[in-house]
Amino acid sequence: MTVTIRDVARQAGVSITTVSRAFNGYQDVSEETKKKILQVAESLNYRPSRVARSLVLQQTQSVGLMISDFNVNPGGHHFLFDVIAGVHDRLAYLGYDITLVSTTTARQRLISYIDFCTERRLEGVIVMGMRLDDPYMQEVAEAKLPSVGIDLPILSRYCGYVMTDNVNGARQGVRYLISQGHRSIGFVNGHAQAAVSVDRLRGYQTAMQEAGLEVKEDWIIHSNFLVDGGETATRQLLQNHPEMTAIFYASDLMAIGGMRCIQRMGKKVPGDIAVLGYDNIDLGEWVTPMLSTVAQKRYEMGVAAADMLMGMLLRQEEPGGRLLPPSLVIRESS
Amino acid sequence: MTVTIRDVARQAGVSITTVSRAFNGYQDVSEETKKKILQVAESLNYRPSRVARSLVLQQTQSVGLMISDFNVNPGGHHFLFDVIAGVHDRLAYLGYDITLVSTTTARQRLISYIDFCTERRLEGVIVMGMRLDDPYMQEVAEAKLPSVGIDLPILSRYCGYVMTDNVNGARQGVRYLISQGHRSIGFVNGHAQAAVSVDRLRGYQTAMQEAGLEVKEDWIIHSNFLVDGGETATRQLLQNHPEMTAIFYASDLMAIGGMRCIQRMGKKVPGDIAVLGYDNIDLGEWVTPMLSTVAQKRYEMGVAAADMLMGMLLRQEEPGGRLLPPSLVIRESS
DNA sequence: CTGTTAGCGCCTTCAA
DNA sequence: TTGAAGGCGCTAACAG
Repeated sequence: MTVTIRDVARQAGVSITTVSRAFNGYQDVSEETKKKILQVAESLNYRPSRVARSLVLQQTQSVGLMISDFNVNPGGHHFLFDVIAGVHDRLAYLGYDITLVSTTTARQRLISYIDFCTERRLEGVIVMGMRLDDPYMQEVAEAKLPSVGIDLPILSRYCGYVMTDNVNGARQGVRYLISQGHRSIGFVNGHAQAAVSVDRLRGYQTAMQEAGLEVKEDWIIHSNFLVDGGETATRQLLQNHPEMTAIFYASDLMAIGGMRCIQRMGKKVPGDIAVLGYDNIDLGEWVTPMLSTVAQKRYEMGVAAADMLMGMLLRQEEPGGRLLPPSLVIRESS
Repeated sequence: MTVTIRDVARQAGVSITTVSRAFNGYQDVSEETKKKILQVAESLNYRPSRVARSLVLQQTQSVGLMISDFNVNPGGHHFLFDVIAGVHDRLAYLGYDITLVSTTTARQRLISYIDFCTERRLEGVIVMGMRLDDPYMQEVAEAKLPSVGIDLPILSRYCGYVMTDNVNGARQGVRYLISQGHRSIGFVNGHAQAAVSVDRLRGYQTAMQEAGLEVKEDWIIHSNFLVDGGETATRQLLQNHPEMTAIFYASDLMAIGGMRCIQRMGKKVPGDIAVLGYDNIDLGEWVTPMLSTVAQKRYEMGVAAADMLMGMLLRQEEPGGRLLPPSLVIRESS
């Protein structure tokens, strides 16, 4: 059926070894035989089997890309897709393959994600979209398998992470609002089970304190990262605190929901309430008014995660926590 | 290093063969030895190697997921992510692995996508995000490797496809606009290199003709599926044809750009110009006014593609063209 | 420069 | 019910 190295050897009148050498760029093959071999291989349409190669080399040159619960995170799609693109491009460039792994699969098969990776001899794994309270967290943290988490601040012997510097992102954002004269600034955070939420809250608190402003618990609401959550939270915030002049949201989707709510209440953005989001999704540029936001380098996060993992794999580097700088994108809403 | 079947056999005091049988659910192993083997395997933390298994069984149980040009298609991310989720869930359920393949990788490595798949012994491939004028199209169509395209209407011995019935989607959409009393209906289509554009155009034309309305070339503009493209196209349309009372867009992003443009021109949606989009992206629900649109079943497309491929692989079914019905989602913009 | 030999980890006849 | 032997396609010493 499939043509093997043996077929090529036979056709070219050489041994299997020689064919192998010719294909792996060894120098100790005469130009002539090499040329002949390549030509025969071409005519036979021979492609070396990565499977056999992986077996004998004891390395698959492939890593897992674990996306926790594919469908659970509608608002995060944009975010993850760009990260995936970064991971993929970098890994592909280095000749590594990517196998999709998901917790849903593992769960329904009653197999741990580690077993999944081990069976496939994946050399490492990049984990994204996982919540801090996910039962798999523990497993990721304790596994011997090299791994890098995206927005998952766990650090261990074999596990590093990449995330945006969310403390500073939030801090810069709130600081900007303060610089615009705002004093009563609400904060709609994401759910507490997301690592990023913890950091963004601290950033908000820090900026407020640095400006000598009181941090009122009432001004902070936990929501769900999505449009409807932003809307609900905003209504609550504005009804209870009419003195509020600005709201900072932990996601653009919530900010968009917030703007909608504010406008429905007959108020103006940014005239009555200034709005600042987080994420810099494409659509922020196309809502009215255009959304100001804290931008994350999504693609770069993927690249950084891939780089860290490869560093561990190829050069035995220690895993670490890599923080990427956020940046402020000021448009019309604040 | 890694524990193999041999280690288990030795520890359990049986032959490799018996361990193999125990693990693959054969009946001809006594309950007692089987239990012992499983127990030893557990204590040794043994996981059978899929690599070795693939080699001897001559099948990898894994397929490629080819995403043409990861970064090129910002507006399509939402769309693809859901499709991927569908593909993944279905395939994982059937015990098949997914390896990411991209044309960019192949291009930079000067290797055809077919070679990429062959080297990895992928059993089939699902292709998405590809344009009709992509040089790889030919290759996909002619390859012997079983494949299924998403929104890629090529049919051959080994290649089927899944897409939404775009002719009817557009037809239904335009028909709805007509039922609302509109007669001068513009159409902002996507670029002509997308398969879906051809169909949506036909749907538009059909609906107009069925209603006895003239199809004017001037009312049709090709754009880029994105927000800015929709904005530009709309300005052009409205300036040249002030009699227009409704515009149909081949994507929600373009529709959102269009609404923005209309509103900037001091007109009202849907009062002055009714707007209808295509895709049903999440955000359509959160723009003002809320966007009416033609919805595609994204996740289901992924599932259907996976099913078709598995049918070809497992049951030698013929590939075909599967059209999924679209549905009209009427909100506020029309 | 080239071939021989011995596996990589697993499955599958064929015997016992 | 079990084991021995051969082989999947490829690489890597070790000799020539």
